[in-house]
Amino acid sequence: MNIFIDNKSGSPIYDQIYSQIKNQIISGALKEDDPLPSIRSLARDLRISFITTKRAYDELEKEGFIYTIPAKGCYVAQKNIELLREEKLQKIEEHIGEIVKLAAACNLSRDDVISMLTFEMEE
Amino acid sequence: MNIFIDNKSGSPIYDQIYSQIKNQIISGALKEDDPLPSIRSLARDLRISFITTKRAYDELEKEGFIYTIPAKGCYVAQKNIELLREEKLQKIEEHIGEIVKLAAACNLSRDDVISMLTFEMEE
DNA sequence: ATAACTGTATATAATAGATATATACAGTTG
DNA sequence: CAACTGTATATATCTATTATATACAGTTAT
Repeated sequence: MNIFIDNKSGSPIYDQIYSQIKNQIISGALKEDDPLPSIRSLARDLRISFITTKRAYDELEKEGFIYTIPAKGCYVAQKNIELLREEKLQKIEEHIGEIVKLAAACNLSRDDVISMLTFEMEE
Repeated sequence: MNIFIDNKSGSPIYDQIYSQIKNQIISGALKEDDPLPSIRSLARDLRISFITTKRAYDELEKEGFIYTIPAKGCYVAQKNIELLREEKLQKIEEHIGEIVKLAAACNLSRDDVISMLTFEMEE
């Protein structure tokens, strides 16, 4: 498990940990039920407080990427791909909702929006 | 010029002023070159600092809704409707850009997105 | 010209939210 | 029981947002 903290990066430590582990899960470098380093050992490695690693793990758990067994450890959860897909579909729907509102205020028809969409998708 | 400040509203005072004036311009209640109340008299009416009313006016000016003549006053600007339309079109394009990225990551085709869009627009 | 108004610029106070932490706790394992 | 696991609560620090006061400079009407 390689995690690099970049202090110049602007984004908070917990977020860097969160993203890097998430990416390793998505890319397949970490597989279902693989154990993650304990929040304390990872914190020791990175020389930060374990509360910060816990926060990263909390985020990962809230989003369904890992599961926790108290007093034992944290593990990669199943069906991440489905979960990610659902997440993205929901975001698409939110964007569409916004577009519908804006299009109405602009007097744009469905076809107008579709042609904008088609134009964007051809690149 | 009627402006109401709602302290329970959560949104900051300068933003409430900004939105209400913007809405009055959009609705046509305020017309091109109409004078706005001076930042100081409005502040007096609302019993707040004139710095706060200035901030609201600054926002309105930055977005092109009003123009200012120093030492004279602030006035409703022209071509707001075109400007608003451009703004909204740009926002639509941004949303479309996001959708394109998300759709690619989900393996959604152009037609899939269109049918989602069509579904949403029929309500 | 001067009093009363306009907007401007700079500096500052107050608050809230985000970030990172320490410490004390409770369960698991060998 | 020693050494590990994650949990819960409280706290410190910092930053961005919000609102402000004060001093300044131009315009207008008397």
